[in-house]
Amino acid sequence: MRVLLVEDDADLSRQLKMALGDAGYAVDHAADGEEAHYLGDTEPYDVIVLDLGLPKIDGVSVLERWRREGKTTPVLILTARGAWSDKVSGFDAGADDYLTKPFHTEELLARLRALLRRSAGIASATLSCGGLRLDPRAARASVNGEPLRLTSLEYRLLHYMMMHQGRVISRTELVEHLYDQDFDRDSNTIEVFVGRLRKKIGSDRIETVRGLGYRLTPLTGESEAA
Amino acid sequence: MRVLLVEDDADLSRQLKMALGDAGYAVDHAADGEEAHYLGDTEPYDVIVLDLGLPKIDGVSVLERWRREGKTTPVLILTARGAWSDKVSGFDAGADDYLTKPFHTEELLARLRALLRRSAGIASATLSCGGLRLDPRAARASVNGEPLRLTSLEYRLLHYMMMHQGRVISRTELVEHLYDQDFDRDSNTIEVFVGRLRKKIGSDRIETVRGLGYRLTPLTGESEAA
DNA sequence: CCCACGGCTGAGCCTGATCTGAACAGCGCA
DNA sequence: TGCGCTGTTCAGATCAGGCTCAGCCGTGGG
Repeated sequence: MRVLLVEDDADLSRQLKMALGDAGYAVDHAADGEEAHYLGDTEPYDVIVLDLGLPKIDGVSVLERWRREGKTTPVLILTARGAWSDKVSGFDAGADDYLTKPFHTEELLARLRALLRRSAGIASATLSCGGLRLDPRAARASVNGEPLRLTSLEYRLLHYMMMHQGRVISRTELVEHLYDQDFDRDSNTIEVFVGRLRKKIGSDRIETVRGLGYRLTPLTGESEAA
Repeated sequence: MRVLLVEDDADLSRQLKMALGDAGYAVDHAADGEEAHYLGDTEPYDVIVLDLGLPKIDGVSVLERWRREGKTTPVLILTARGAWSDKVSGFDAGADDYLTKPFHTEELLARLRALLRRSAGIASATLSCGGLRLDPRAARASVNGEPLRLTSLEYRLLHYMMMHQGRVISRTELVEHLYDQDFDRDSNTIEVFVGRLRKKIGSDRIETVRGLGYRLTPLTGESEAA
């Protein structure tokens, strides 16, 4: 999952970036409203953490512009405590959740998880697909009850695919969601990792759609190759 | 485990802080409602001990604010008066337990243990995981019946991990729950202690999840009696 | 049938994360 | 005050995961 962190305070930024990184997110950081707006327009984030007090362009304005432009990425707003009016205008502008500073990282992480879950339209806390199960909280996955031993990237890949099971996902999309900005686009890591993942979860789970990308097949339907 | 102690009486504060410290908690102290609210918002406590008669902001108000903000940390309320009305308003405000002054430290500790247990969704008084057992009352742990000789930090580390067995726990989270406010975040003590703990409980018990943290593996296959 | 294009794979390198042993400092207890 | 135990730091050693590369394979179009 890829997250845009918009926060001007250097200390807090560093701290949050680290925490989000620890939690397995690919994090991009914007320090002012202009940069935030630019990045939000350019890159496909799964969720955005937006501080309201920003240089150049105010956070609420940025959010309003995104929403006017039709962007639906879930946004969690941060603000200094006590600012009631901020809270109201933030929600009015289209925020999905709200967190008052100071807060502790765990709560932020919990709320982000909730947002991501909600935005994917999935209700339960654990994702499942065929015999596959994945519990984001424990960072753990299993096939038919058999626990999987996945590396960090394998896990993130599977996570993303499970959140979008049944849809064809292009290599580009995967790269964009699994890595942060600077990544060598013409590498074949994705292929390599899809391969490794197949080896672990069973090669029939991930279908390759030539020229388009991959699809995690929701059903265990055997009827494919005839 | 980390506890926030909110108490304005200097003597009692000192005494409780010492008792809690002895019991293996990392303790932060707030002397008035404002500080309490701030700390409670900022730091991830496992439990909060809240005196009702406070300067600046009343205890019940602080609690109400926390609950309104969605904080779910278990709170134990202290009050001087045995007054029923206090008790009721305390519970109405979202307290999880209640203790009337004067009380025996023992009772406080017992109630805190109960709160912690409940909040982690654990039923029995002793924690167990594979051949591992830990009894918070006696502050004692064992592997396969063999008693362990743990230092304070080792014990606290194990305790926290057993309360959250099966979940991946990041180094950051461990630091935040084992230490109080001021602690050098980029030290490798955690790694060192995980290492020492492994040496004592068997190295296969704590799994390291690269880039994410550690996990206490819940099952070795056999079921537990108790 | 042949070619070109994607996609797949195994091997191996490199980097950064993790582990470890040893030494040092603080503190309580005798 | 001296001893012993704890927690912390540091500097290598170690190791695993991620990335690249090069070559193979299957497919579809001519």
